[in-house]
Amino acid sequence: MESNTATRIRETAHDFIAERGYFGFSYADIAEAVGIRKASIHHHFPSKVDLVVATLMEYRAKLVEAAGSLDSNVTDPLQRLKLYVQHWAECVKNNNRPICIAALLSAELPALPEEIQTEVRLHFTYLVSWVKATLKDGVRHNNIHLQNSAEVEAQSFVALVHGAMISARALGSTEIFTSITKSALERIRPSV
Amino acid sequence: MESNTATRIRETAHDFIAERGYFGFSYADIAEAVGIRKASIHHHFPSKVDLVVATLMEYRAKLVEAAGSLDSNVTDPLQRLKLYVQHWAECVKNNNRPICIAALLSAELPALPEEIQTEVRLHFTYLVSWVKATLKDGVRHNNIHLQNSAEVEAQSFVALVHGAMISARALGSTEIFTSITKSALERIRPSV
DNA sequence: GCATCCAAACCTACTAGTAGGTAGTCTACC
DNA sequence: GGTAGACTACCTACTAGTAGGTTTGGATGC
Repeated sequence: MESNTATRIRETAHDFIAERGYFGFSYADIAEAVGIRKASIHHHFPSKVDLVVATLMEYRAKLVEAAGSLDSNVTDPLQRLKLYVQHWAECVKNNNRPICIAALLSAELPALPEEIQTEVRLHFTYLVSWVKATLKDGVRHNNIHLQNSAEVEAQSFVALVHGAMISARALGSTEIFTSITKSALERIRPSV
Repeated sequence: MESNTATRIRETAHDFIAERGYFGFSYADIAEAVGIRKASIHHHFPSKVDLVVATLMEYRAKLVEAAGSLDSNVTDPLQRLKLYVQHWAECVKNNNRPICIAALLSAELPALPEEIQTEVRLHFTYLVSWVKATLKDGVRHNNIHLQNSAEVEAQSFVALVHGAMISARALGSTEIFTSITKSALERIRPSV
C-alpha cells in the first residue's frame, strides 16, 4: 500500500498541475508544500515523469470509480451528467482544482514526455466513452434527446465542459461555468 | 516600426506558446529557432514577460482586424462564424498553431505574471463580445436561431471551440475538431 | 526484556545543466 | 559620430536528479 507521504506528494502534485501545468512547478515547490526535502520526493517518485504519471493514473482511477458509482446509484442518465457537471461546478466555485488536469496537460501535450501523453489520451478516451454511453442510455429511456450522433454529442459535451473551465479561469467567474454547462444540459433534455 | 528580427522573435514565441505554454520554452529555444543569440532577444524584448505581452497584443490586434474584415465583407452572420471556425480547422489540420494561445495561457493563468493575465482576459472579453454581436446580428436577420440568451450562447460557442482544440490535440485528431464545431454551427442554423 | 537486524523513509550535500537576465564590445550604417 | 543590432562572456538562481549517511519502527532471536 502507498504510504501516507507518497499520497500527500501525489495530491500536492495534482494541486500544482491544476494550477500551473507540467512545467510550472518543481520538486522544490512540492517539497516546501508537503514539508519534506526534495530528495525524499525522489525516494517515492524517482522522476518527475513517474510522479505525474502516478497522479494521472490515480486521477483516472477516481473518475472510473465515480462514474461507476453514478451508473449504479443514479438511474436517471440525465441526472448522472448533471451530477458530473455539478461536481466540477463545486471545484470551480471553491477554486479547488478547478480544471481537469488531463485537459490542461493536453494543452501542452506536444512538449510532454511520451508516458504522460499516453495517460492523458487514456483519460480523454475513457471520459468520452462514459459520456457517450450515458447519452445513449438516456436516449434509450427517452430521458435525453440528441440532435447528433451520440459520439459527436459526447465529444461536444466533453469539449464544452473543458472550455467552460478555461473561460471561467480566464474571466475569474464561476457564473460562466455554471451558465454554459446549464444551457448544455437543457439542450439535451427532452421537451416533455 | 518593429524590426524584422523583432517580428521573427515574436512569431517564434507564438509558435512555442501554442506548442508548450508559458513555462515550456526559453529564450535559448527562441534564439536557436531564430538563429541569433540569447542576448539579442533581450535587446528587442527585455524580459520574457515583455515578449509574451507583445505576442498577445499582436495576436489580439490580428483578431480584431480579422473580425472587422469579416464584419464588413461577409453579410451573412452565420457565415462569419463558419469562416472563423474554418480558420481554426485549417490551423488544426496543418498543425500550425492549432490552439488559441489565450486559451492555453488561461489554463495556467494563476501562475502567470499579472501583465500577461490582463492580456489574456482582454482577449477573452473581445472574442466573446464579437461572437455575441455576430449571434445577435444573425438573430435580427433571421439567419441564426438561439435557444438561450446571446450572452450564454456566445460564451458556450467560445468554450466549445477552445475545448475542441484541446480534445483534438489530446486525441491527435483533426476530425474531432471539425465534427464538434460543425454540429455547433448546425444547431444555431434556423430550421428553414 | 532486550539486543540485533533490516528496510523504509528521510536527510544533507552535491552534481551537471538550464533558466532569465546583464555588462560591455564590436560593427554597419545613416 | 551616434545609434541599432548583434555579439561574447558572464552572473545568480533554479532545475531534476544522485550519492551516501542517519533516523525510525517493526520483526526476530535469545
